[in-house]
Amino acid sequence: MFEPVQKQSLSDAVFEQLRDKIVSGEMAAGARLPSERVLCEMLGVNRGAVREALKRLEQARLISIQHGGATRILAWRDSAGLDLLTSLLFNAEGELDLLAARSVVELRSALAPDIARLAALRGGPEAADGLDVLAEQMRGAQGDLGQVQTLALAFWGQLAAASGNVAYRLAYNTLRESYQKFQGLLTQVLAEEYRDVGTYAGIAAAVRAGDPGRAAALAESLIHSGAQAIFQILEALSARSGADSEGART
Amino acid sequence: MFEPVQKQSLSDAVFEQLRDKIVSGEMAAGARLPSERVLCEMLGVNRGAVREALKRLEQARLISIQHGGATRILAWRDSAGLDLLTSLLFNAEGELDLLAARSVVELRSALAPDIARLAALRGGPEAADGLDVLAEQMRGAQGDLGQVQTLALAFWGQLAAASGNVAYRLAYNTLRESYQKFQGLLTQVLAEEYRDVGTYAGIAAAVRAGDPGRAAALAESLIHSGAQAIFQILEALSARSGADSEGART
DNA sequence: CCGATATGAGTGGTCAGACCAGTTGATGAC
DNA sequence: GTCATCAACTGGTCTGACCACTCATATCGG
Repeated sequence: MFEPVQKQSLSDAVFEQLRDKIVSGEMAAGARLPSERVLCEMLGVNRGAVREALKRLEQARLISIQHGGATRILAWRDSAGLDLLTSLLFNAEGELDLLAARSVVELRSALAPDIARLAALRGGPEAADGLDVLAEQMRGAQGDLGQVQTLALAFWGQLAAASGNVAYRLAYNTLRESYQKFQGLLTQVLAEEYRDVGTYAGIAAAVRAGDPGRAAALAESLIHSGAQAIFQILEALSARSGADSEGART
Repeated sequence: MFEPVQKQSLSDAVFEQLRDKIVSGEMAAGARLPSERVLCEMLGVNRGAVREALKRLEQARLISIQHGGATRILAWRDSAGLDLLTSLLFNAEGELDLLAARSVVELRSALAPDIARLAALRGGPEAADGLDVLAEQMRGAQGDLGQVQTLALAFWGQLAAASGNVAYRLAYNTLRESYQKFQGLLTQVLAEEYRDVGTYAGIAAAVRAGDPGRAAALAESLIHSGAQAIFQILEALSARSGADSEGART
């Protein structure tokens, strides 16, 4: 019922505040940030906290720092990496960014078939064993949708690991985090996808059989239905928010 | 001729050193890092520098920091995001990680068709205008392979922007950085792909026509040949290094 | 008058040492 | 044996100083 609100450090707070101001466009690309000492005073924290935050913003490629020179805001759409995606889903006010959410779903749709394909190509029987276990557990947890959802994420995680492709594993980690951020909104929507235990078992079988084509096709069909359901919801929300205000832009 | 070796700050050096030790497996997942004060002494730097580096490692999800408790190394394959990919291409000794390189190429192959598809779906004539200009410039720079390569990257960047999908844009930024890290090795290999200006122009035309299927098909064929060429080279290198030593593992 | 050069204010980078806040495990009382 | 207590250790915050670098300005020599 009660969520364990995890306290954050000062530098975390500074980081998030500046990050939100940058991704929202409140601070435009090319503009120069106040100096560290000024920033300290404005935020009421010591310089170390500000520096930690700035270093992290630089790592995320949201700003560029130059010794002795200015610290400037970058055009993050052209410089930031995929790790930023999670931060784009909800703005500072906690509202869902529909375009970002759609992007997450589309990225998943693009990756899932190839992850399954490569897993079937390179996974081998050991990978299939693990997948079989998970598929079986999903069959058992049929009633508990939350439990099934957790197992489904684990299934995709193992599939990505079996693909022998680090990029897919890392991208999947980012996607998983994004999905978990709006997990509550999705549990019902994706019920059908999660209930389709047969297809999960089928993918596991295709991996065991070393049949890349079949694994990819099954993964695509599995993802497709859920993606369509989410697209519909997002479009409905988009139409509504479009009437309310000018809507989110990303 | 001479490369502008950019100097790095102390915290950057600390960050990279620890990052390399973690991704190489030298420091195993679950192990606890020395305390900040001990780390300062071992590295011969100030505690602030160490803290900046640790905060960045935490953001990259390579370590987990707990106030008052231990700082532990995470299993980055299951936690880190795609931004780490660039760091995996070359190890601390500067050797290319073949599996990581293959992963980059595969990720590009998986994304490119869908990026083109969505660009055709949502880009509109403005996007087509920009793409046409780039395709035309590529035709003009036919002789200068390096120039063509730069233009090709710009083409994909605009295509990703036109796709209306932030995730693709961000993933493309990461991919671009990775490609640029071993650009020298690729220029010759991808010569064929870069010379195929006709297909680039074809994608631009498909975007103008709003023909997602054709855009995707052209993008796939364009990427396919280059990907195959790289795969062959990587396999050759892999066979050789496999004979030399035990080879890289990722 | 122009261009090269020196200079100083402002910026980020590094440092030292202190204290606050949370965790952990050993110690002791019950 | 169980539980509360506490001391040592960890990360978090703060201060103020100095170093290294950049840049706009002022100055000098031509």
